[in-house]
Amino acid sequence: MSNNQLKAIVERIEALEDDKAIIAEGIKDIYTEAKSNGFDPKILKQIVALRKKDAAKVAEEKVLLATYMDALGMLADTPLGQAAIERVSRS
Amino acid sequence: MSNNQLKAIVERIEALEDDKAIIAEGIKDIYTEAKSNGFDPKILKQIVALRKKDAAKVAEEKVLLATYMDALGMLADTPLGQAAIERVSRS
Amino acid sequence: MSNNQLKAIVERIEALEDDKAIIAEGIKDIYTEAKSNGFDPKILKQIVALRKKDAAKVAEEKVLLATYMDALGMLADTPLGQAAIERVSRS
Amino acid sequence: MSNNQLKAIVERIEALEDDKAIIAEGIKDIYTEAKSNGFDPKILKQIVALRKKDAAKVAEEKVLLATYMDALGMLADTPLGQAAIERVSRS
DNA sequence: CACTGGAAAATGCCGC
DNA sequence: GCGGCATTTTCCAGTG
Repeated sequence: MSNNQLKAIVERIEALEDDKAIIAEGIKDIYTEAKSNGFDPKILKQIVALRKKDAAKVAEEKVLLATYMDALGMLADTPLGQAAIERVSRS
Repeated sequence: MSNNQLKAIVERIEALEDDKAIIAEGIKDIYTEAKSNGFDPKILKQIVALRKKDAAKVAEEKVLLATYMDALGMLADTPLGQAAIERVSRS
Repeated sequence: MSNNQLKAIVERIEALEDDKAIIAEGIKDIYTEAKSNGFDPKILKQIVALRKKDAAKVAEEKVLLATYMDALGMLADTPLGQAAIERVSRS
Repeated sequence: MSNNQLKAIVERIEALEDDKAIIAEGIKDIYTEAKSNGFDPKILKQIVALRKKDAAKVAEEKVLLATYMDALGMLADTPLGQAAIERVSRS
């Protein structure tokens, strides 16, 4: 009967979501531990995000950002401009 | 700074994030399977969300009650305060 | 690409964000002032949040009801379904 | 009496929050409009964020990120990365 | 001055 | 493929 089936579905989902939450907790713990060892969690997150991101897409976004910034006269040879380009790879 | 330490941190995070992604995939699969059995995924999601919300609500009910007790100290016996009291008794 | 167009877009966004920041400042000021008059900002915030939540709840009550009606189509007449019906009448 | 005072406070806050929400809406509209004119909203957001961000902080974060990446061997083989590092050390 | 909680922004998923 | 929505993630002010 559909009743038991529904119950089973909901419970399976909830079990997996619990697992997911536990893992997320674990990730958080690692960041906390890393922080207590002197690593900046924010930067660590940027590293992880960068490694995950597709390289081609990173390059493409860099070009686009550079184009926009150039249009605004922001790019030139300024450290700020360079930082902006780098920033794309982090986003 | 220890390069190896940094490497270990990043890799541990990435491993856990992989696990998390796999579980998320599993959840998605359940919804898909449920759909093929005639259960509307959208409604299922709402049911799951509702149950989670309710669980959280029960857990924090005592906190909420305490807050209201405090608030009533500010409110004196005003209509707003009365409404608050009623709300607590309903939740 | 039109440099002027881009410049205009960015400037319009920044102008609005300034406005938004000013308003946020004003809100903060009210909390500060209230605090100096003996109102606990934390509780005030909770009251405001609660009222907003309630407003949203009223607005979506019909949606929620519809969801439950749909869910009952999946559920047939099961205990879970019955509980759902009761929940709707309580909320 | 404190009742009216509380009511006034809450209502002033809510009024300002409404204003804030309206402005936020306006910002979103601009992004939408810009997108329909061929501007990538994501990049636009990066531009706006960059302009807002304190320049010194940008530089500082950039150095830290470069350091971490270097430790992971991620940076060495990218000319852009090299240029970025050199640029920072000059600035 | 680090921590927690809540607001804001960003991402990803779902439907058309 | 795009827009809207929900979830997740990020940020920031308040607190001890």
